[in-house]
Amino acid sequence: MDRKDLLKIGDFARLAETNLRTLRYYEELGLLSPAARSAGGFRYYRKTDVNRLNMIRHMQDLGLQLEQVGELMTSREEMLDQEAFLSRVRIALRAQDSLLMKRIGELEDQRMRIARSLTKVTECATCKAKPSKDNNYCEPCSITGMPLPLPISALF
Amino acid sequence: MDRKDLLKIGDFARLAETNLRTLRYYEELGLLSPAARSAGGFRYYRKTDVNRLNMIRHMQDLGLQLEQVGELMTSREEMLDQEAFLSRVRIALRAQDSLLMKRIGELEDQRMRIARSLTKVTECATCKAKPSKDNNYCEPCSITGMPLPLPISALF
DNA sequence: GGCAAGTCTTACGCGAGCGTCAGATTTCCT
DNA sequence: AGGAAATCTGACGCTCGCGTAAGACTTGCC
Repeated sequence: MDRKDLLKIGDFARLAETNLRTLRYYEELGLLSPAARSAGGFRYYRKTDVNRLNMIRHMQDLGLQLEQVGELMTSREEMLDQEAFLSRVRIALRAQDSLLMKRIGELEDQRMRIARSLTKVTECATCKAKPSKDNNYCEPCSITGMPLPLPISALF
Repeated sequence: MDRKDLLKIGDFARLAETNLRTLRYYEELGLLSPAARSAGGFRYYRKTDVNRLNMIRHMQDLGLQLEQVGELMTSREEMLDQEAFLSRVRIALRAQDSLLMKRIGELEDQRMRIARSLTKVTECATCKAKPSKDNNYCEPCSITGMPLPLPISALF
């Protein structure tokens, strides 16, 4: 608890390879508070607080949002039952994994649609029909019959 | 061009299954402008404009942003050379596909890290050591030696 | 005690695609 | 002509993790 061991925010930021805004923001969210404050209001951090910051980073690397990171960390500190805490961690991680799978699935769907569109571009390439301004380029394609503008009608 | 064929924004929105704000926003972006305005400023849409709106939706479904959708659509209307236009479409789609692959890769990385964390939770579950408030819960794990708080030290 | 460097709080900006008021105006129907 | 319903133009809000600037204050060194 010696003041010698404490770092001001700038030095701590350099040590932790981050910046002042991030540290103050994390304090605001209750993620990482300085060990002490000077009479003038300066923040003082412990060197070991770098570990806590790294925890935050690691959890961010799992795709968790800072709010969820905060929930886990505070539940760790408040919780009496360690089993219950670890259970929460598992639940949070599995939920996050589900979310990631869902998002990946959506992106894969988009890729499939792009692939289909790319093949259709080839078909469209030989089309000589021209779109018309009169109806906002919205007439059906004369070849595919699809209700989309020419010559891009078959694309999407 | 008969006024009979034109719809006010509310009716058009119902027909197109969207809402007023979206239509006005698309006009603002230059994506979809009404065919006419009344003297009082009311927007009047053609029924065929639904097709254009659907194009926008389809391109959104590829993960493209509205700005890029707008670029493609305006380039289609401005471009004299149809080949050049289709070439642009191909380029845009391939670029989008690359972007999607990149994002998917990032998400997969996150999933891998989650999987690793979940296995480590099991190891952590038997740990009886308790974290300490004194140093912001930041002491290294006594088992793994990693510089992270107990008992979550092995997780991330 | 004086000065530079560091730090403080407060608060707006950003991006994307709208949601959601508020207050004024227009249209349409009777 | 009168009134309800629809529409108009702003303009701010929302999310998320900070970036950045302004203006005041603190700290530490000579």
